[in-house]
Amino acid sequence: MAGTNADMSDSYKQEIRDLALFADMDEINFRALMRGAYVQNFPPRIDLIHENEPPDFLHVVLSGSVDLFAEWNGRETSMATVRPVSTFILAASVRNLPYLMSARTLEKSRIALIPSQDVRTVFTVDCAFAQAIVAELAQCYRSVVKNTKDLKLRTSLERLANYLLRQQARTGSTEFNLTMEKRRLASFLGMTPENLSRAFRGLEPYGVKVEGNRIMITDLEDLLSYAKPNPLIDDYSA
Amino acid sequence: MAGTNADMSDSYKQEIRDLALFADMDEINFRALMRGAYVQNFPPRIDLIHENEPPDFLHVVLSGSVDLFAEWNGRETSMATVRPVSTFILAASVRNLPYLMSARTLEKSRIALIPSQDVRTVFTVDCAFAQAIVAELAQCYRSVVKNTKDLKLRTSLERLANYLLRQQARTGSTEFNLTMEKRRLASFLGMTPENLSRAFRGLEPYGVKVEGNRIMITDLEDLLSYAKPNPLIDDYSA
DNA sequence: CGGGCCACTTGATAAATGTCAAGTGTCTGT
DNA sequence: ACAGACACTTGACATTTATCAAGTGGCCCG
Repeated sequence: MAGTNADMSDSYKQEIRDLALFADMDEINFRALMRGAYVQNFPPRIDLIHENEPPDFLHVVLSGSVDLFAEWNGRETSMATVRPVSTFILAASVRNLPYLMSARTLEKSRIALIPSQDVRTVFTVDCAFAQAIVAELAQCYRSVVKNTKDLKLRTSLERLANYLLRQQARTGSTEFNLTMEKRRLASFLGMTPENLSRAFRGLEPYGVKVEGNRIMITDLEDLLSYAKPNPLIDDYSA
Repeated sequence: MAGTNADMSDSYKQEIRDLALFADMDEINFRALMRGAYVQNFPPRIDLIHENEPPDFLHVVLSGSVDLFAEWNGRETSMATVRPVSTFILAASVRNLPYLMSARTLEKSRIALIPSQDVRTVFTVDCAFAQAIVAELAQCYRSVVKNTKDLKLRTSLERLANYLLRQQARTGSTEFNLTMEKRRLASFLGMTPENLSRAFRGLEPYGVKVEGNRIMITDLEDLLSYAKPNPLIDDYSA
């Protein structure tokens, strides 16, 4: 395990406290949670947790980014990217069941670790915390359902087109940089890197220009009419 | 809307009360929930809800079975089957966000409908109920994650093989009947009916015999070594 | 009994996706 | 500056999966 242990500074605590998950809970209970928690700095590409391990800690990404991925039979797929400030593996923590996914840092990252046991203890006594967990889990559940719909209802070209449109909506610009390596994007979208390359070229006729990491949507209307984005799949805020 | 409205009988109430979701909540609050609830009988193949509708009711399947499915761009895919006694669309209900999936009865079914507004109201005052919702949502979330891993990490033949093994484990027998039409199974597994037919024949060399709806696993070891089931994908209880 | 519906199957073919191998370019660290 | 590593691309090819069309068989209903 790499990284340097550090006492939880007040500024970190405040960052965590500001998360919807912790914002409404009782101060006493929040302090109890923080008592056993600590912050670590990790270099890029460090494994944080591995699937099938018991959920010792609830993780909070304070800075950097984390890849959630899964393996089976020698194959590996990227499931999601966690960006600041948010938590991951909440479901495993509250149910005290083994992780279903592994996690590794993508870049230099600061992660807070909160003992799962404390999370479970506090959540049985703090109603506001339990309610916040409900909201968070419902949100997570809906995100995965959307992802499943994306995978089952669309071809890889359509998935890429809609992914680009989501990025366009997020940045508010028709020109942006990819936020992850293409190989990871390919894995996230459920295809091979070779196919992603071809898919990018396959979108050229619909007004997508690619220069390295930079994406330029030159004909938004055209791309929209091909991709047919749908809030029930592509709107990650609802 | 088909089906006959019916007052909630005490035996139905007890069935619902026995669900883990409602078992620990305060009796007063449970009664408040039941006050606005009612039970309806539905014939087969009736649409209960449609994606994008506001979540008016939390549904509880008391008998029969319900198909959850999703549509996009003229395509449709089966997402899950809900069997008694359990609830569906809990996440939409508690977040008060539109359904991500549609639901239709597969057979004659008895469904209890609990106003979502009451669920949200009660869950803010009943800590035990909030905790039960957490447990339920965490479970649902993990199921969908497993399903995503199944889809992204396995070929259709492997998905079918593992599906059969899960049925084998559930029934405790190497001989069983499929619990749904093959066309729905195909959709659930993310393939076409034609391909499912071919996949069944593709599993013959691994000791799978098919006669109509009846499946016979004649060489469990062989099938296991091909399918390589994994608790982190196939064990729906954990 | 017979007709028609429908799920399922099968074969031929097409499209989508993955694999393998080679090549380009960038970046990094010596 | 240079070597090596590595992400990405490209082309040829294999595999997987979907589509289309036709056929089988069961089942319901007149």
